Amino acid sequence: MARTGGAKDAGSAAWAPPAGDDDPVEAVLDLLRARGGRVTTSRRVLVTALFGGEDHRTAEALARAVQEVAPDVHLSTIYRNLEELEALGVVVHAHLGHGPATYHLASELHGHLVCEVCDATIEVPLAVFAALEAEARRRYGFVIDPRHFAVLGRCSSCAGATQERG
Amino acid sequence: MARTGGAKDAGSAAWAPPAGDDDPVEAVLDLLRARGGRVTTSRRVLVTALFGGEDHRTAEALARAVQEVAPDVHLSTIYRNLEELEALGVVVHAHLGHGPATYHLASELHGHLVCEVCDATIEVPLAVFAALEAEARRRYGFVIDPRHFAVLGRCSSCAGATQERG
DNA sequence: TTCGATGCAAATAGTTTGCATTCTA
DNA sequence: TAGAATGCAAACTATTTGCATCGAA
Repeated sequence: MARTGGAKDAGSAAWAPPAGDDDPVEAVLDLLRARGGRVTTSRRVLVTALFGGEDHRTAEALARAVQEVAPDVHLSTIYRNLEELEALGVVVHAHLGHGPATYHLASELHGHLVCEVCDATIEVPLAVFAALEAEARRRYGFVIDPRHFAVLGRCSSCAGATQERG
Repeated sequence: MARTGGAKDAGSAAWAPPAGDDDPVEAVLDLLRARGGRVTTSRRVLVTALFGGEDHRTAEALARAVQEVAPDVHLSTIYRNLEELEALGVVVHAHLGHGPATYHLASELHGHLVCEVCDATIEVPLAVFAALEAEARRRYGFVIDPRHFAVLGRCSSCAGATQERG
């Protein structure tokens, strides 16, 4: 569990899919059952979608994906299930600037740089934040969690364009 | 693609109150006039409130402050004026985690560390972000703007409490 | 057969917008 | 007196919640 700069886990431990050829979807569903939860169609389809598509999807995008298979699943059910999966440590959500939160598997640890101009999102290893982490800890005893909120700014092309204008 | 709102004027240069004994409120109102804008009661009172009270106030808090002097000023007017003042570079807003945005004078440059547990907000000099800035620029050519979004995490006391639990 | 999960509608929070009216310059 | 700014209501986005019903264990 070596963590960048010795940071501790915030929240519940991040869950990682089992190694080997076990189906990660079933593994998550087992986790749900072990908690006294029930495995419903919407949950099975949502978890499948999470492992299947791209990460950084909003609740709405996930709902659309789920509804291709199970059209009656309501958006509020998606929210409730994402909340449950987050409590289990299977998914995390991140805020990439304004707009809706995005969800991705907790096993994919990274921070985010988001361009304020063109909305480009760069996934960055947590190591990028190591120095900030050390500095915040040294000065304030503050332990940063660089995963939850993106760091905004300007991507290389937009920063260049701005610079020219002075 | 997922364009949330429009990319407005990403911000003129930060405006700083004139040195010397000029009234900074009048200086801002002059700025407004110079733009072809008009100086109304709500604007005068809002700008006065911005220079008078504490920083990091939400639109709602500012509305309450304004309404103590001018009770009829509507919240939507506050939003519209804050937007105008932001375009002029007089104020900036920051998102300190979930919840409403907070506004403060652009002349007060700093970043924010916000505790996810107890909501404590630490104003930090931008120097704290220097290493992250260098790293983001070196690796990705990305120029961070550490003022707009807070960096979340755990303050010293809440981090300590977590650590004990393991 | 129980109680957890769902669908739906409605509530919520924060912010924005349309429009007729008011008031500054 | 032109047109910028306002008050108000309503729309809007993202998310949460109450409640009757449904269905997994």
